[in-house]
Amino acid sequence: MLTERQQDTLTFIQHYIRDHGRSPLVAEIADGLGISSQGTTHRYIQALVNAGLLERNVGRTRGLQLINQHDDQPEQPILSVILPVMGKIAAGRLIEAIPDESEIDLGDMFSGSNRFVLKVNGDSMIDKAILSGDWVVIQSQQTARHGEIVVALVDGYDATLKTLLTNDDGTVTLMPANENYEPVTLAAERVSIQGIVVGQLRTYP
Amino acid sequence: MLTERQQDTLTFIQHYIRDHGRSPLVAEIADGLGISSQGTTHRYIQALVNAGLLERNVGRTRGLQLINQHDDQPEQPILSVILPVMGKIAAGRLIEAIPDESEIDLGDMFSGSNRFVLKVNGDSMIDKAILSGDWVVIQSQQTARHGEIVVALVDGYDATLKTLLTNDDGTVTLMPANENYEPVTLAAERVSIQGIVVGQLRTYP
DNA sequence: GGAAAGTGCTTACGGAACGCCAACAGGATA
DNA sequence: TATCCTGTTGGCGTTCCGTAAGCACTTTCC
Repeated sequence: MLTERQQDTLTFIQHYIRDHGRSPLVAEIADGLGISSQGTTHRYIQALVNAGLLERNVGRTRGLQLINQHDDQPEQPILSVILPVMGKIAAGRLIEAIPDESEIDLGDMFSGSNRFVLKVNGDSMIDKAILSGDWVVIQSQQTARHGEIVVALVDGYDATLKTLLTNDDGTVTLMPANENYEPVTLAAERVSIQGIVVGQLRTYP
Repeated sequence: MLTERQQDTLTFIQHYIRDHGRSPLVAEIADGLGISSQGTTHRYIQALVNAGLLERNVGRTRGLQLINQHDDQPEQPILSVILPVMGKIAAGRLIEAIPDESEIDLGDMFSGSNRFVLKVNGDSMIDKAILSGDWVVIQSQQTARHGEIVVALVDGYDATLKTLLTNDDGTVTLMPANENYEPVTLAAERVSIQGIVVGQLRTYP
């Protein structure tokens, strides 16, 4: 039976390997556990090795290896893409750690009921930093508030991605974010909201 | 298990072959890794050959050859956040279905080994549609190619997100994407690449 | 109260990882 | 043939990292 700190150690190692693809240094484990002694940390590692939960390539840097404990498990479909967060990057400073946020879960960020993804075609939202080829995550809903970026159908046709502005006189304005396009003001009845933008994704080749 | 520099070496060779269509000289690898010793470089190459990742035509110039070996890893598909894709949205049309793509997997898009996430602070990449508050996914690596967006340390300090331009005279230029900032040209040795941007995420409140 | 277990710290040692340099060998080239 | 280019090998040093041992403090339980 593992002690509390032994369990912490194992958990940390598992997360580290999952996030970084290689095993941590003893010093990194110590840091992750919030203790400053590599010696103590090493004792925990040794306990895990003795318990048959870890394997060690003696003498090698980053030589730890997880033992697959029970791979007969039905592999539950975890919906989470977890990426480690290193910190904030800014001009003029080193990368700054973000307190209380060591990883981000794309599932948390973008998943949800009634959501779907659209691929953006065209540059009408370029001033809002949405480029052609980007993906936008849409929360499917029929209403939207002033200032939200919406997918809108005009007269049941003409689907566009625009910023929605609601005017006092009952009309709405669909405002592109590109000076080469003109805003369009229409009676609210003619505009059918399909959903609002809740996220945006881009990959680089 | 590869050490960090062995991994760097392999990555450099892969990129070099992809870019130039032939394998690099030992001296070129050394240069790419930022070390001046061909002997040290050769040791890394030897390690990769021993690991079965490279093949060598002994005695021949540019005799390195990559071994294709991605059949030994069953590639655990644990990580998947799947969102349905409705289609393309464009000005002037209904939402257009995208053939052969009914859903997208955020795991496929953004996961990978040696990746992490940074929160962007500041508007220096605004013309590349990366805003303050966005998240960028960084592929951790020590080398980058001309035109890639990189996380770079200047003189071991001053971490920035910039477009990397490699000049013919051995210097590199860190180019911000904001006309209010000035590009900086430096000797390549002073610039330490931390990784390249492979993705970008944004959520809307 | 005292033993045992759990947790933490410091110090020390040896090897791994990494880097440099010099020297040599063999193919390529003039 | 002589020279240059490139790959290869070995030695040396520095720094980083894993391992181990000893000491101290707290909690738990008999």
